[in-house]
Amino acid sequence: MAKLSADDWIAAAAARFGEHGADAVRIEPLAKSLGVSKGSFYWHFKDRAALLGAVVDAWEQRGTLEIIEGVRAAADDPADQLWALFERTFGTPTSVDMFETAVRSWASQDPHARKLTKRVDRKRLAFVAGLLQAAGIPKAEAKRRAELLYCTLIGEFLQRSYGKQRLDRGSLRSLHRLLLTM
Amino acid sequence: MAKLSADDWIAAAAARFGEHGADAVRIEPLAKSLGVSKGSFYWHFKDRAALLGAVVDAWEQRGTLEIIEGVRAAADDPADQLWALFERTFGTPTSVDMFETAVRSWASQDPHARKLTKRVDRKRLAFVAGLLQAAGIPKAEAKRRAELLYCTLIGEFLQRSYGKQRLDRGSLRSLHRLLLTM
DNA sequence: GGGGTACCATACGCTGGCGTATTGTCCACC
DNA sequence: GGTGGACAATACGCCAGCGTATGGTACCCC
Repeated sequence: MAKLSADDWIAAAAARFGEHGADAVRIEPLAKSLGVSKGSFYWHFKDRAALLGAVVDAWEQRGTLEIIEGVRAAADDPADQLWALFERTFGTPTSVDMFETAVRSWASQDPHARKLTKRVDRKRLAFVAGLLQAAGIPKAEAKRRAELLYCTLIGEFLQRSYGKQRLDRGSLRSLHRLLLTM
Repeated sequence: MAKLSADDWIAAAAARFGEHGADAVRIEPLAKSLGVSKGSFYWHFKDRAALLGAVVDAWEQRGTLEIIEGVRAAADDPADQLWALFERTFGTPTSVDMFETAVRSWASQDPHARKLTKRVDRKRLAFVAGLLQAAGIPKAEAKRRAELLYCTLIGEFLQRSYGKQRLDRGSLRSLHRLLLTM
């Protein structure tokens, strides 16, 4: 085994974080699963809180820009972009959903995660609202619908974490149609 | 202090459960907050798992019928009933929302909570779908919209747990209108 | 090849919480 | 007024996990 970087620890912690939540991120078990002792951990991080902080920080990075850029690249027509967004969000692998809900549960306890999550939410909401506006929905209404859509997405994530079937294509089509209704 | 019943323990545990999640339900702190020692606890319950089980069981009871009956009593017109439902769900006090999301996080870890939550979801979904159907939406589409609405609600709950403002009247009106669109 | 730097192992003390075992106190009823 | 049952206090052993301290290895650089 090569030597570990802080990022290795973050990755391993993020995996456990997504699967079983923040409380399940324990240093000694993590060390065991990485094949090292916790002596290693305390070289890279000050304490457990620092690790959790790093985990959510890393999430902010990849959770904001990637999707937005992807959607912009996928289509020109706003309605098609909205559909592309659906595919990239409602269609995420389970691990991503789980992480999204784990952060939010954690955000209800931890101030740092809370601020960060709110920032992420704001960015995403602004993007979706802009998209709906480009599709012809008046600004105020676009904001409302964006918020509703985002709630729906988050709710879907949470429900999938305990085994609900993902929304089928028919439901997504309905949603798509309703959101673009004049 | 009068003697405690199992229900007193369940109530206290449920409070902590809603506020800080299942992992925060610890016997000894709970005992301290009840002004009693854990000797009392182990008289009423076999172990910690039994307490958690009882907490979610109690939730199933009150979480299904109450609202449904309330809505049926509040209005006759299906569209008005839908609105009444909004007021009773999107308008719940924070403690209720938090509990709803706490159960669902817990459901992703615990088989018992999972089964139970799915059962609750099914009942509620059936009710909402019926409501939409009564409002003139075709059966299949009513089912889809019910699922979407339920996702939205759950998502709103989760987001409120970390401080989002509740959906304002305008958003709810939009939602109401969209769901009843032909 | 000696010393610094980066990374890791080991050992330790400590806390919080679990579950059990034992004993104690009411109170109800005969 | 003694006995049994409902409820609780206390004390115990145990384990997981935290954070610290200290020492060890490997490699790099002069």
